Amino acid sequence: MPIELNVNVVIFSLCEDALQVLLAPKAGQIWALPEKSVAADESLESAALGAFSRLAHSPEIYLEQLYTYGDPERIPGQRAVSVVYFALIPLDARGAQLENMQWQRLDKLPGLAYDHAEMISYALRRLRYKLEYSAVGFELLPDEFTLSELQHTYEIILGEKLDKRNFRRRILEAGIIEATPHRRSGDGRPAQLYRYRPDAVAEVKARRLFP
Amino acid sequence: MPIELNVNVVIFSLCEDALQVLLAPKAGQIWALPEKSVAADESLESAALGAFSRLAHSPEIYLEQLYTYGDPERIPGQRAVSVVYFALIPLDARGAQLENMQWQRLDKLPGLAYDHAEMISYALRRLRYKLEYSAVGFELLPDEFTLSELQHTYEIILGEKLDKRNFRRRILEAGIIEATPHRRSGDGRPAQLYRYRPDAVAEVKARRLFP
DNA sequence: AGAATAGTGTCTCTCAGACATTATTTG
DNA sequence: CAAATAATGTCTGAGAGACACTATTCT
Repeated sequence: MPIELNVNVVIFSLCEDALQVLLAPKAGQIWALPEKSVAADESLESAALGAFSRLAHSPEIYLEQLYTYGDPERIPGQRAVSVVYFALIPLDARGAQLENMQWQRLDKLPGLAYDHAEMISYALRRLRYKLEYSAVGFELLPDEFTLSELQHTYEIILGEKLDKRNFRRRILEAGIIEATPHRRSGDGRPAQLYRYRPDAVAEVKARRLFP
Repeated sequence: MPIELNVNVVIFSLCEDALQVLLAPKAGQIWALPEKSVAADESLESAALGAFSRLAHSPEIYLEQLYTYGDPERIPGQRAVSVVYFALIPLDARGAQLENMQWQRLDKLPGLAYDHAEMISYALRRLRYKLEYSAVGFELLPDEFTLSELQHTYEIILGEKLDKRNFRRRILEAGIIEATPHRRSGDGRPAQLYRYRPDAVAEVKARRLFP
């Protein structure tokens, strides 16, 4: 029994007021994460990109290796090792998905194949964790966004309300975004649009347990 | 050309005043990380344990999956995917190593095969990082240790001097160690021995980038 | 007595977190 | 002018970081 090597990708996107994951139908009511077998001449990362888009690398896509699952019992009847990636794509960059994959809300997930539920919950933990010390949140937003939208993104991912004035003060002091010349009109007073400064320091020093 | 799957392990230990890594001789002056091919009925983790000790799982050993390297070009002439683990073992738990592996100081590494230097430097980054928000430092010390030894461990790994009073205050307030009834006599005044409290909260909340 | 290491307390300054009102636009 | 959303500043308390001397043991 040879060992089969493939990749899975947990792709997050933000729609309205919930996080969503891209899933492919499997059998019955069971869904699965996008998956691809790794070809002999292909890197793991490009296999991961190929798993959810034949359009391959949009350079926009945030992709990061998450974990490799390789328990002999994880899939009945075969020995498969899966390198799992997680990806973030902004709502406006969602193209036409191939096959019959669908976006599903994280809070209303259907039944999932094998250990895919575990993969998703680990990816979510990692996303939340990264949000606390890096600027990964911008990967889910369009190029220009208002401060309210940004705060909303954080609130959805973290699952808690944040204080508006503290949020604005800290993110502006951090210097990782800058105002654009544009404003967005909507229901009330128009909002200043900001963009991410890619040259900004992307990580903040974690608080040490010991000095 | 089939894809070969194996594991490598970056094993750290602390000797005297330097971090060391366990290496196996390869060819000429070239050394390599302990490696093992993954058997069809074996988990990745037990393969990793098997890579550096046929005595397999001492339950003591801290083992964590690090990253999976799978670039098609990383090893000339074959396609090998390596799942890399990193391990920490205390000085007093070093048994007799099999084969002709040797402990080498991190600051005086010999030439390394393939991408193994990259694996080690990534493992070190992760170790330093984890040290800042978790209690992983104890994995390199014997069961009982003095506060000076603990501080020394931190200083070696982080590569910087720490303030004695701040260190003691914070680690004691954190409640993750407790005094034992023993003291250690040495050159000057005997020191109180402490032990790690496994029931303690092992992680400290990271400082958020945003509130 | 001297050498060596263990052990201890205070102050300052920064920053996280709580909190309510005014400003601008549209219909 | 009413409804909707944007924008803004202050105070307090906790904790990080800097800093120097006393205590105990051994030879």
